[in-house]
Amino acid sequence: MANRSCIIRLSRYKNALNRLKTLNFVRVFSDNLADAAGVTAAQVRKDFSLFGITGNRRGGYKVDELADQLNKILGKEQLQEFVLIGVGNMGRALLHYPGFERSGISIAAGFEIDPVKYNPDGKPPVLPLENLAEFVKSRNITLAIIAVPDYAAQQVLGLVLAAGIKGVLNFAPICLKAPNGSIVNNINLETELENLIYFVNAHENGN
Amino acid sequence: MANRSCIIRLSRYKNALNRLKTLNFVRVFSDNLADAAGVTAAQVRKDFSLFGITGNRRGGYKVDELADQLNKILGKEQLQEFVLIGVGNMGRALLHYPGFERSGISIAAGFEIDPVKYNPDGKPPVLPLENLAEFVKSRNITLAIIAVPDYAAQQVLGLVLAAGIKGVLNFAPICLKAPNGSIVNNINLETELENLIYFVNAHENGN
DNA sequence: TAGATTGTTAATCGATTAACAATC
DNA sequence: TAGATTGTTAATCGATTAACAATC
Repeated sequence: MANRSCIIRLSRYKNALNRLKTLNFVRVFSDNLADAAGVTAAQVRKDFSLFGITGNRRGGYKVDELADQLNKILGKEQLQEFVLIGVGNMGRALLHYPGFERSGISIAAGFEIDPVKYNPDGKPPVLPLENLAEFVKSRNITLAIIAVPDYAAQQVLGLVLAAGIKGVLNFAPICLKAPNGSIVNNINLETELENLIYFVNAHENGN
Repeated sequence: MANRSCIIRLSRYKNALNRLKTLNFVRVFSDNLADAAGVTAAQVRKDFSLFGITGNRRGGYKVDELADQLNKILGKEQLQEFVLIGVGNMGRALLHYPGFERSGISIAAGFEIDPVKYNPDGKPPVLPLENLAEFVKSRNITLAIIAVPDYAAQQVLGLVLAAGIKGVLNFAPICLKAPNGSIVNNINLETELENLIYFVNAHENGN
């Protein structure tokens, strides 16, 4: 039903609403949210109608109610626990990323093959990869972030899914495909930069 | 003409071709590339035709030639130099990300407001933010990565564009809009995770 | 009531896919 | 030549936008 772009817009509306909340706004119009998210007002109302979110024909939407409904859709009602596989350069940054805590996301632990990186008393702890399945099951965790080198990514994905993980965000520079029953999203830094380079060049050449 | 999705597919084709090259493949069919990139063969041929890339009606495409043409489109022919603004948690990881060097991308320097983080002799060096404009001009750099806290991002974008930067990849958790004449792409970790959470839940509920 | 905004339907737009003549 | 694959056109599909009746 809803596609990736739609859900990304929902996140943007939610972020805009949080700012309005701190400013004590009570009501908001589709037009305002459209401006904040860089889309059209029709798009905003269409997105809401997809999820059965309704407002008031004259008075727009109540900020509090709308925020609650979007938060529910995006899973912000409960703490979302992730495990992180690969505590290298990028993994370490994610393990200590301060933005997660503020937004109801928690990395329960990092996992590594390299014993030098073990740190069972860290916050979050870094544990041996072989403990992953047990940890994930005992804590009922279904989400993972993969940040291992490219050559290890495919194999790690197998381990992670075998451990019972349902959703993966992959930072390894290789496009992982999601087998049946799982969701895998890829963030490829090199690809993002190539994209930027292309459009800067295209722009310079007057397209 | 070409949109973001199209260019991202081009990056994938290019990555697949690099692997084929190491395996000494000489020719490749649209069908093979389609499998590698997870799209249809018609999509591959359509993408190529957008850029005037042609093959052989019977023998597919020559791996070397095709790789050269894609590399040219994606700016892989020369070293692409970036500056990085914000050497915090995420910035530090990007500053030392080993994947960049391998792919013709170089971070020329990091810039910071916090003097504690200055490190003029580092590789790459970390310099005072006030030196940004001078550095960028003397080195003719047009690309930047922003990795500062949310409250600083908008102001930093202003500085960066004033310094002559044309393309920005933004990691700050706030959606920056590109003023005329510039390109700004956003990577929002929280949004990516919310997206994953939504689709995992939707999947579990049988959609 | 008059005016403004929603919710939804229909129209538009653009991207993907199918199909097939051209041709190596 | 016969067979296979491209390059491109036309058909399909889906997402965005415009428009407007419903209604607060």
